[in-house]
Amino acid sequence: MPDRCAEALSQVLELVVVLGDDMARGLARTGLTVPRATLLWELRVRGPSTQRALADALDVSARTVTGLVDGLTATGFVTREPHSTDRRAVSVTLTAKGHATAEALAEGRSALGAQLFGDLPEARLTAFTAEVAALVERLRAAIREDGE
Amino acid sequence: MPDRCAEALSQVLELVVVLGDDMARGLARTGLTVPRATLLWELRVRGPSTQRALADALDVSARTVTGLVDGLTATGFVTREPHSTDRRAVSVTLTAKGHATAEALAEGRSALGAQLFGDLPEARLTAFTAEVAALVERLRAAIREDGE
DNA sequence: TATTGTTATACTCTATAACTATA
DNA sequence: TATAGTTATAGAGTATAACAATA
Repeated sequence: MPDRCAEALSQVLELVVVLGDDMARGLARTGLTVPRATLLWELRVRGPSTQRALADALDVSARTVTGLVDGLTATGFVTREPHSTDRRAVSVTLTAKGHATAEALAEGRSALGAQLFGDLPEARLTAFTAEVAALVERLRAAIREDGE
Repeated sequence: MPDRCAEALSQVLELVVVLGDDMARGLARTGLTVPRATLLWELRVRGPSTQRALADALDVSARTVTGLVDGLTATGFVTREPHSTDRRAVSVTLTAKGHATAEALAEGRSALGAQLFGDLPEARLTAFTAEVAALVERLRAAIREDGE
């Protein structure tokens, strides 16, 4: 048999590469990197957050968050505000610029979704989404199994 | 309408993240990083290559290749051999260890493909692969259009 | 003159370990 | 004692610019 599985995986990996490059290039124009944009995205969803919470959300170390927040502060996307009840903690907060940028990211993502999937028949789109979701699940299962 | 396009894109991005993490973790066990493994993969396909050729293949700067080859040399995966005709150039060459590792990468990828897609009916797999390929094409078109 | 690769320099992401201030 | 975050330090990937050797 010609290895159709390998072919499928190759296609998926290609998608990963192209999509990753596209995101990085788009973000660069707004003065952001992928990790910084991820942090911004998280703030948009969660509202002002401690660095500890962000570290957990992004699955990186506390040190890494310090660096990301340093960068985002220097470029005017967020500020460090005192935490209301815990004087050890800071409350990372979006500035007006940060807010606007986060919203623009969300809109850009919407637009990309429309561009990629907008002309697909509903049924095919639903099937495709389910297939990808199943793939993610299988991958997670493989990872769990492997992590023991 | 509930935004099915956004949903689909979210799923795809989730796949990108999970797959990326899985690769990175698997590679770490062999003492490789993603960029170094990519270089190894390229050498496996192309055979001994100049750094210039590798820079073009990986779409990175000459400086970056110098660093990657430095790392791979220090860890015993490749050697720098004199180029047969151009005395300016070097011929980056897989060591025995590098060869074995590159083959193992290929096998690992095969295994992952089988694990992810092995139990899918042929027809569904074919359809899915085509869908992903179309997605890559649409994305490339969007990038081209955008790059002008 | 053009090209190959290295050195010099710099920025980002990442982490562990030691430390400060607070719970 | 435990937790939040910073400093110190280090490694990896990335890049541009200046430079050496060779085409």
